[in-house]
Amino acid sequence: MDKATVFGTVDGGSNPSKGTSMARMTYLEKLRHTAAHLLAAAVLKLYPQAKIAIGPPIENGFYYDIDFGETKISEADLQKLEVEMRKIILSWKKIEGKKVSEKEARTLFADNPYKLELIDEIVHRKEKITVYQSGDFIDLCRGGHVDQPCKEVKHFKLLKIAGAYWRGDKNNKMLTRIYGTAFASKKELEHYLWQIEEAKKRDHRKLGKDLGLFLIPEEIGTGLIIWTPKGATIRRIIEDFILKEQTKRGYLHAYTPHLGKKSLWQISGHWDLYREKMYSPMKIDDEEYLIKPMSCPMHMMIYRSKPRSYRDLPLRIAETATVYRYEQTGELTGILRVRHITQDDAHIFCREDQVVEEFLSVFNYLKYLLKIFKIDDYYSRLGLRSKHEKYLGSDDLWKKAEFEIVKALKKENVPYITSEGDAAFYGPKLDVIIKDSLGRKWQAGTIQIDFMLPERFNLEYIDRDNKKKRPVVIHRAPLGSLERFIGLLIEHYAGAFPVWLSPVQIAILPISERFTSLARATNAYLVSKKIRSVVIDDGGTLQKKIRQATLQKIPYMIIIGAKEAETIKNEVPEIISLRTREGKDFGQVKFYEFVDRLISQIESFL
RNA sequence: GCCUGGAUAGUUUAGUGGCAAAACAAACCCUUGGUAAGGGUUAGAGCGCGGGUUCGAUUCCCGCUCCAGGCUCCA
Repeated sequence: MDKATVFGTVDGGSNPSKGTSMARMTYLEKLRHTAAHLLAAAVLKLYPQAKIAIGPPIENGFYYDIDFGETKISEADLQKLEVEMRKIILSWKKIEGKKVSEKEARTLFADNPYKLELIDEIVHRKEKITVYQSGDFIDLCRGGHVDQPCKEVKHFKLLKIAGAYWRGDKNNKMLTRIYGTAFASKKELEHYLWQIEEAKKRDHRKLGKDLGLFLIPEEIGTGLIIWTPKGATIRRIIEDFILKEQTKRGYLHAYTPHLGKKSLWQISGHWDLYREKMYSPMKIDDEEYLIKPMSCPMHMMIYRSKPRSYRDLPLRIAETATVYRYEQTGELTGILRVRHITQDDAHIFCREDQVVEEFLSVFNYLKYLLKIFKIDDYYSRLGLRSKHEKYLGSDDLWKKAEFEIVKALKKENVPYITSEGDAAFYGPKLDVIIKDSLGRKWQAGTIQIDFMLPERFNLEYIDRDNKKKRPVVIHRAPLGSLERFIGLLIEHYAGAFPVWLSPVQIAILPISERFTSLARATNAYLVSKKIRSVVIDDGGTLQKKIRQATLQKIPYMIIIGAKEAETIKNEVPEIISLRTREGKDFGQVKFYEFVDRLISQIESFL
């Protein structure tokens, strides 16, 4: 989740540097902010011992984080809270803010350690302390509310309960977060709830099962997936496609092992900085080996295998490689977050003067890919260092890398947001963020500039002046990982893949068993043309076969019966009946013309 | 890993402290059909795993595994 854009809105006074200012808050945000106060008021009424922490509006609603002490809250309690909220709101004619002194504030919230901590910070930042009151509920708050709560806060609903660490830090106490949403009208609220239900229908996990694309068998292990034949087909098409596109762009392809000596990752720095993501070493012939969490060191070996000249650069080494990372059980999600990740990886070794150009060409390639897959709802995030975490390399190198990326982005006028703390440990990076059906944001493509690994692996090239110089490495995976990307594609297309990606492109439906052999001959012809076609021949009615093919989201159905059989020539009908999964009936069409059209459709990625 | 829920035929779901139910899918039979489910018959789970309470547990309790939504983290 992206810290800077999603939850960084107004949050009861805690984090104004990232927050939306009061003046910039939209009406909906104000409404939801007031609803969050209302929720807190209801909580305190029903659970007087509870300590309320923070309650901001968010993208689709609001939440409030609450410390309930020993009391356990479950979703069954939401109903009661909602009833209480509706009771309380009647008395909230207005919501009034006022400035208070530090001392007053500390007295007001004397029994609430969370508010006291917030007050400490406000005081530390030398800002004014404000509180907002409506009815007998008063909260530490920077403001941003509707004018007449009792009239305006009507259409709300509490949605779910979750745990959330205080201040987002896992070393802190876990609070209970209650999520809700609020809208200005009943209609909008209902529409939103309906949308959530609709979104569940395009959930890649449901579609993956219904369409037979992949399995996540408990027997194999959590986070480990199997691509079943249909899903494997989609993956293979994408792999073939990117292989071709990369070749066009001057990439060379390699294969590297899934294991390597531990010392390799000690050199790269992963062992020091990335260890908690790596699986425990295994002993082979008295030597410790690791399963690779990334392929970079392997590709460094390729670069280092012989002396390089400035004329050799840029050297672009690509590999669609599966890497293995330890992800916490709680964060695994379908195929969007797994423990083996197949990256459309490559490392570009270039001279410093080539970095900007290479970066831009990777970024353009990335944009081209997203266009081919018809993904337009995405944004870019520039990940920079935060002050707190561990990083390799000197300040100078970092500044230089950041400077180069920003320069490249500015040159292309690329829209992006900046996010501190989202850098790789060896350099700044640009990520592409795509939303899933539920609006959750996922990092897909990534381009990372790296001044560190060339240093650690002592990579060199001989420059024009016959002096040894250090190349720069650009790590890039424009799709991110095939697992995540295909998961997102499943949701993006709601399982109805465009023809070029459909695991099955055509279903041939014989009207009765008498036409089975003709259907098979037609199928054989299509298969010979490299079209993925199947015969549905289970003895049912035509209607049933159409239903089956439609539910499997097969783009085209060819219907073959007596009328078509009359047009047989060279064992194949010259006229077929054609319909689509959307229900469009083309009636009778010329078979060979259809095949030609289909092939050109596939070639145009449609 | 943490918080809150959940786990019943291949799938979707019902249900109960006393022999576990249905639909779809499957197999077989009848039907041989023209644009989203023709009809019938049969088989299929002992209720995620392990303990406990009980005369008796799928149902109640405890632990574990896995799943979902969040948090943290990330491609």
